[in-house]
Amino acid sequence: MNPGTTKLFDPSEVLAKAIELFWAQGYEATGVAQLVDHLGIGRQSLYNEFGDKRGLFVAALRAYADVNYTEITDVLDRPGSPLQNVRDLCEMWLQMAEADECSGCLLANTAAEFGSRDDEVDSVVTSSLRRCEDAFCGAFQRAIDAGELSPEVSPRDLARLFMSAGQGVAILARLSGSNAVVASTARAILQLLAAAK
Amino acid sequence: MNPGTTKLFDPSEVLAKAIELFWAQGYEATGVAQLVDHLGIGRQSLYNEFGDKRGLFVAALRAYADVNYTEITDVLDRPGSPLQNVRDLCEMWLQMAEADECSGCLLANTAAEFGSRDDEVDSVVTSSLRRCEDAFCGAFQRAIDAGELSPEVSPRDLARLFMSAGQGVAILARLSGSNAVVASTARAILQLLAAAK
DNA sequence: TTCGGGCTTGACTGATCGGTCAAATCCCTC
DNA sequence: GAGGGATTTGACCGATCAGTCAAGCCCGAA
Repeated sequence: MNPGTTKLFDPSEVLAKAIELFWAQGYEATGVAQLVDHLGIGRQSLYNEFGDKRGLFVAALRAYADVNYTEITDVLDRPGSPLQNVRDLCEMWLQMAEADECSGCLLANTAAEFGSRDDEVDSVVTSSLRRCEDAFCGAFQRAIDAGELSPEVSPRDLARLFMSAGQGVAILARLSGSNAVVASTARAILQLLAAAK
Repeated sequence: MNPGTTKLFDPSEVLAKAIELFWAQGYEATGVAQLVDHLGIGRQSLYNEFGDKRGLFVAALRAYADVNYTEITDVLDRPGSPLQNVRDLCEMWLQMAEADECSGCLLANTAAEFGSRDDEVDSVVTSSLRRCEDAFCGAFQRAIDAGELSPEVSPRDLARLFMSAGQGVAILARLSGSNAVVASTARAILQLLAAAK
């Protein structure tokens, strides 16, 4: 509120709020004035802390990517049946899609909006998705080792299919009346997976 | 060039060029000045023909959705093995991803950028995707009827999985170095499908 | 107690945004 | 051949854009 020498906001909370806005509206459609409103900080504070609008976006994207990765690995790296972990994760996503306001996934939205036009953004998205892919790949490898999955299948290919389907679902979930699509996708891929024992 | 009573441009050609721009850059990031440049028509001609920027976008989106649907059904509705048609379509997509400048899919980009915020855009995207889903569903039903696929699987669920994976691949294809992901996804889903005979 | 650096606030800037206006031009109709 | 509707052109508009400036404020160091 009052000016002074001590920062009056928590940068990580500000980032969380920035994520909300960019997630719902995208980068270009979100104005600095709107950000200032929603973040609850002064305009100059924003520029002091993050440099410019793009800097804020990249910081928010990085923060999002981190929690996203943690959410995934928390489930995938649980002890017990690796395949069950994958199923649990799908179930979790399903419930999020049903509960949420269907914003999909900020990484997917960003990939769609930026493509590879901005090197730094491209690198954040690409590396984050790659880490998730690796987590899936590890889970499938463990499933093969545990005899839950045929050694015929390539864990890397399978991981990439899950990433593709996941990103696709995230995109489709932004549209109206998409719950059935999400559920069907999860059902189909898990059924095919069960058949590949 | 010169003013007069006869239109000096072909609206469908203009739409094709608009598709290029919106596809590569998205809606918000594409300015009217840039559109005027790239379309090769006067600013006022654009407004006369399409109303405003959003009108041009919706028209371009509709045109894109039409050719997209035609491309898919042309392959899926061929006589012969329904499952082979699906494989052929995947192969076609794979080659497009390798050849193209990786723009992904305008429908996917639009879903990501607009969400369900604009009713008309949402409706165009949703109905277009639904028609494609129906085409896939029909193909899988025929595959089941022909004994190429186990009657255990739901053709609707499978169609939705293909749509999700397709949209996901379209998103990922916009990022740098994504060819391997596209290829892996196609390989994995076709292998799982083969196992579900 | 004074000084200085970091913070906040709100007014401000030039550029660009989408969109409009009016004049000039042409063809078709009457 | 005169009139009128349609089209192109380029100048123009207010609004909004991202980003900056300067003044006021507070705290810690000297």
